[in-house]
Amino acid sequence: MARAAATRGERGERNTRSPMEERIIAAAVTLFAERGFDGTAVQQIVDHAEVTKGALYHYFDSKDELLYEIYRALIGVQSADLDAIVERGLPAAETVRAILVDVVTTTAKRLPEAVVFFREAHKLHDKQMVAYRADRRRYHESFRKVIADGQASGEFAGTVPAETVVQIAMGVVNQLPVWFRPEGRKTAEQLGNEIADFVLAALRV
Amino acid sequence: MARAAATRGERGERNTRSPMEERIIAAAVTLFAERGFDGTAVQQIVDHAEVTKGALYHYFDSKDELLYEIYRALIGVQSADLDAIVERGLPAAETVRAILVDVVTTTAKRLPEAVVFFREAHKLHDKQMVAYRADRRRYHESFRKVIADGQASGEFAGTVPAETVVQIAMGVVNQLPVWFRPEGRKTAEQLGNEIADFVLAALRV
DNA sequence: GCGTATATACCGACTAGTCGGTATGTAGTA
DNA sequence: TACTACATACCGACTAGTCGGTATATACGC
Repeated sequence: MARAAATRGERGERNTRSPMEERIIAAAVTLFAERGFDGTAVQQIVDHAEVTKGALYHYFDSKDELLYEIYRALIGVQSADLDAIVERGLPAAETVRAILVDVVTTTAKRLPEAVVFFREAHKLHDKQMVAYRADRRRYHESFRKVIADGQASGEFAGTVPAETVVQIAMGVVNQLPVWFRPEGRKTAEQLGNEIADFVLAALRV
Repeated sequence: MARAAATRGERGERNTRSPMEERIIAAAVTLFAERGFDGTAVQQIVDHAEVTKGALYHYFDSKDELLYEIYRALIGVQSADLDAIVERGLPAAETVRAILVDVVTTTAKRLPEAVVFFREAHKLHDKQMVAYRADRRRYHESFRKVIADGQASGEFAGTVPAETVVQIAMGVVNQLPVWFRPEGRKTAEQLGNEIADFVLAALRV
């Protein structure tokens, strides 16, 4: 009856994973990124992870749950980072730069997760989808507030609405996994800084 | 043997569609956008289009071909528009604005196609994938050249590499179908102009 | 105008295989 | 004995694509 997973379902989410869970998730991420969620058979996941189907269904209730777990790991890190950055209370420009560099580097560090996520998010079901949207919204809103505050204090120009600035910035980041290559000429940090330069130039008074 | 499709395959692509083909493609776009390519059964497509499976396979060789046709329709329009805009030989800033407004409005006008496309492009096979990449590359390169020329002539600042500017701009556009709502407060044209304002502000000398 | 030949457009039952998930078994531990 | 942590065999639903066939249109000799 997939006790571990059932328990997780009943009392919310755990935050540690057993080595077995880790292997299964890792295989799922790789394959989902390569062939898509629907394009990957559960049997392929267990083969790749060198475990059996019984083991997978012992730890997870369904294939869908794997998708949700992948997403949770990514958004968890990024949300925590964002909160930490905002709490520092730096000037708006420095905060924006820190946010962008962070989100670019964390995304680059977990490219397959990001690929899967931005491609398959719409396949989450009901409760999971609600949780997903809430997290995204929270992230988006925190970021927007940083920019709106900067505009209000006169540190930033108010030419483009803060909402649009965030949509643009997040759009770039969400698209990153499509074209960013870790072996390319630019490091994630350089790229994050270039994106920050760009955004800050547009906000320049 | 799917004569129409076979012929298309042999001598390149046709550019007109019979009403029957139109209905099938329309159904496919709707369903792929809603449930994904792999998540949509061919039977669902024919049910939705109110045709039979025989008819579908009479006009198309495979489910994959539907995906390719969807993509062709979108890129065809956008590439043609881009070429027309560049040919006008306007100042760089105006050209950039025209490009961005055009790509935003054409994307908005074909949201489901765009959704399908940016989500499922990686499922194209070999030859189709090559054609896809070539088209994208051509578009990307034309756009980059406009910006690079503007930077060379001093009309634009050279702070951020033209390549990055294009990646950012296209990233925004590719992400559009995820969050743009036609019934929302902003029209596609307004949004296109806001994005242009943003990009041009970042390029301001 | 009429018969025949041939091509096109479509129909829908069918097949071979794949899918996510489950039921049952067993080895190890407490 | 009871429980966890798996392993294995299997199930029924569903899949993309095929195939034998039909209905209609067009072409052409007479």
